Amino acid sequence: MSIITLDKETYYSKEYSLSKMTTEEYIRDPRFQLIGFSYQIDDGKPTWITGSDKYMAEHLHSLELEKHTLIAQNSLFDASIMSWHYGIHPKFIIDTMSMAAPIQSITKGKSLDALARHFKLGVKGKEVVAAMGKRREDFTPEELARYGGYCDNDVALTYALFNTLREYSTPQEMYVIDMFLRLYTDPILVLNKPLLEQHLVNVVERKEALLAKVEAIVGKDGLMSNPKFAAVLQKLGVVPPTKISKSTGKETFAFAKTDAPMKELLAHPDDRVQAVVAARMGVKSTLEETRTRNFIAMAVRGTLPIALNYYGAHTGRASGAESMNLQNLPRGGTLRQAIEAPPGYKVIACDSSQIEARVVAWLAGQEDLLEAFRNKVDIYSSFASDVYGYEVNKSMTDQRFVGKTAILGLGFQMGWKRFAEQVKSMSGIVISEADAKRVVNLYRSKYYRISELWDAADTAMKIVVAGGTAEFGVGIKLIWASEGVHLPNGMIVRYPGLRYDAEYESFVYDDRYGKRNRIYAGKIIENVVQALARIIVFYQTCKIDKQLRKYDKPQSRFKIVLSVHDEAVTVAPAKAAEKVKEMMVKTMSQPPVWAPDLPVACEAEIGANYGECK
DNA sequence: ATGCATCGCGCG
DNA sequence: AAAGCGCGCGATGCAT
Repeated sequence: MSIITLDKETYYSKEYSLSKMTTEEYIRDPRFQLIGFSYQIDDGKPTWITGSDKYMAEHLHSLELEKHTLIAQNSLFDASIMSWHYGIHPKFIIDTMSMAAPIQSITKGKSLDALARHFKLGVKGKEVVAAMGKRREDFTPEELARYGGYCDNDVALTYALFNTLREYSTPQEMYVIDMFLRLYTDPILVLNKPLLEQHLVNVVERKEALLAKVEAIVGKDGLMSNPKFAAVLQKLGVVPPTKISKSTGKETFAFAKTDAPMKELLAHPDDRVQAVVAARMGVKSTLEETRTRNFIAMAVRGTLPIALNYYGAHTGRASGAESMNLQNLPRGGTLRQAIEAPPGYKVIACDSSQIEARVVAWLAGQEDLLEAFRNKVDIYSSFASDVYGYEVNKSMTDQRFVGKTAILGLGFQMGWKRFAEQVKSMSGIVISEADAKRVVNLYRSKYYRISELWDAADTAMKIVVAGGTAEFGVGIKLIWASEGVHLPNGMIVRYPGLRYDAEYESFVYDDRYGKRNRIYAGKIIENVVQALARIIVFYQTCKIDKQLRKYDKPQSRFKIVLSVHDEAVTVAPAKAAEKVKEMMVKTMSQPPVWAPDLPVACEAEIGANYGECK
């Protein structure tokens, strides 16, 4: 098997370019045109190919990528063209841009230019021909040759970059990258266009009805802007509620729908106030409408390619992309329902249960909590029983919700104020200051090993700041050296520029974008736990993918079709759905080799569409 | 016009 | 001393 490094040059103009539209829109556009491409086999010299569409297509097919590995800088682009325009599906896809993502804070960006300069691999050529607005026919042979030289240089740099980045990645992570790219290059899920069109009508009508009720009071644009909305409230004799901003520490309006004073205004004696507040809440999120419009536009073009940044978060979690974040679709909504399996197939989704709560208990060595998870105890009810002093069961939703919020948040040093606030905003349950403090203290004393884990992380951080190397963790010992916390799969949670900051009166580090970021015990533990949970779920997801791919070729429907943090989604022929579900449950019930005593569990559902799998 | 910071809101 | 965390997108307001 060879490694083929490749780069394509394609037509673009002022309006038709990747800076004006998504990759999917650009590649599926009728204006799309391949101008030429360079490729290099293993350590060989780059070759530039240009000519008629037929000639280039034949040359691409002659590379037999089905048997080889493709490398590109931003393979999302090159591999999608390969798949959507030429029906070529490489055996394995490597993307140097994705490989660079975990070390972005070191390389200061992940463009080919930035990476080549950082690693001193050479210089990315400046564009040698004016290509803007020119189709292939418009170039002179001499211009095309110069274009080829530029493209050859990019290919050589990309291959050198791959060899450099190898030592920062692992085979397992490369599999994850390939799997994520294929969510996009070989899309399987289908959008239900009629359903989306009807939904758009409903959403627009609902919004118009809300606005019609209050237009006389607020005018055309008094709802979205905070200062304007404040003026509207004042006009109605209401003092606009305020709060302290979490990001700036300054006073700001408390106009979010989770802000308690806003909720109270929904029951204001003046009907006009009620209507205005309800309208603001109903209009503030534009997600439903904009996403529906984007889905419809995409449905016209084809199936749903899923764009996820592999390693988008500081902790390695994936993040959304392409104006189409598929990790935050409203639960129980039409958008999820509109994502369907192809005809004759079913969607199967499998969720890892309370993975972070389990990992923090395991990392801390909190044996009683681990034992409860092992025995499949309903841990939310169980902790709520301790809080209330009587037996809480699943039917006691309020008490259980308090237990759930405690189990999911208090392991990361959440305080009593935030706890009470969160419970109230999510469920309406009011907890007194004394009770909130009691719950927090109960958690910290009952699960004292978790509090001790925070202390251990705090100590470790101070040792590292003083120039040393430290370790923390009971379930597994994690080494914290200068660059960050080393994880059992070879990856690192990085804290560049870790130091004490007098102005912030706190320890800080510089995030990916160079911004100062506070860091403290509970947050370190949360970061590390999130990173470990991600490693576990991604490992399980890859294992599911590998088992499915055995049944067909790489471009087949037998593969992972979506991943959302603690969830893996596949499609399977209706007849095989139960079997595939069993395989997924079995796979996601197994802990990784480095945590054999970690009790993991999962839940799976089968449906005709993604919405039915919840 | 364009970039940047902030807020709100959707998810895990 | 104590502090739940991690994202992306759209809208707004302000600076350039």
